[in-house]
Amino acid sequence: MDIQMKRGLLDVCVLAAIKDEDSYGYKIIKDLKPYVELSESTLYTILKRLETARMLTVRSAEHDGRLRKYYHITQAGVGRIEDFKNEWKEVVTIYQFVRKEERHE
Amino acid sequence: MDIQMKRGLLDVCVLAAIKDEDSYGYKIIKDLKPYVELSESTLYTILKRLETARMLTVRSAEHDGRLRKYYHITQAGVGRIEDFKNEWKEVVTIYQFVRKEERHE
DNA sequence: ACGATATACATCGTAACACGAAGTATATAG
DNA sequence: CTATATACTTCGTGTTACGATGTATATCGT
Repeated sequence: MDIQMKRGLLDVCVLAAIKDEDSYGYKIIKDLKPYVELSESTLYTILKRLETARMLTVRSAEHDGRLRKYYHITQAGVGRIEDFKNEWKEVVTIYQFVRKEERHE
Repeated sequence: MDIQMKRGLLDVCVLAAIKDEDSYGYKIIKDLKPYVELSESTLYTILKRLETARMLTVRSAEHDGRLRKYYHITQAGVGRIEDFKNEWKEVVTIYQFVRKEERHE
């Protein structure tokens, strides 16, 4: 997928990935893989950003001797998803505009 | 609309706006206004970029004593629109993923 | 026993991009 | 005669996705 296109989608994808159940970095990447690919550096940047924006909270836990940071969505995070869904209508309108501009003759 | 979301859409919108008929800066902004708002600085940056990428060609013409630069789409530009339409399927899949992650109970 | 692979997180620098601000210049409407 | 619309240009800035690189432990195959 085009890198520019991702910019409007990745934040919400990450939030959606942790919405129903707390998750951690590596798992988020794997869960999202069928839909969108993102590198570790990208994900951790996003997680940091969403934490700063208070859209998620973090809790560290040990698992098999390794550190894991579990991310939990906040109300603001849920709101961000809702905003995206509202914005989606505009995006569809743009898509239809792009389609419509074609001559079908 | 969210600025990040625009990143994946604006180039294609501009190309769609000139696809059926050559157009110029001010007109493009007005034509796109119902779908997406973009400032002059943004548009001219995009036009320059698309010209460099050979997705459109430019021709200057005088109109009422003022200079106008008319933009004409190239085959590469049309191809860019086609790529967008193919990519659209992936975008819809992502949208559905974001929706599906919600509890409906 | 040991190397390869998977898991897991972190940081740095870079390039692309949308935008506000500011500027130049002419035509038209009130 | 002034305000607004038309029309294009340049500069600086903040946001962002990514590759590269680094640290560290667990597990699997031979």
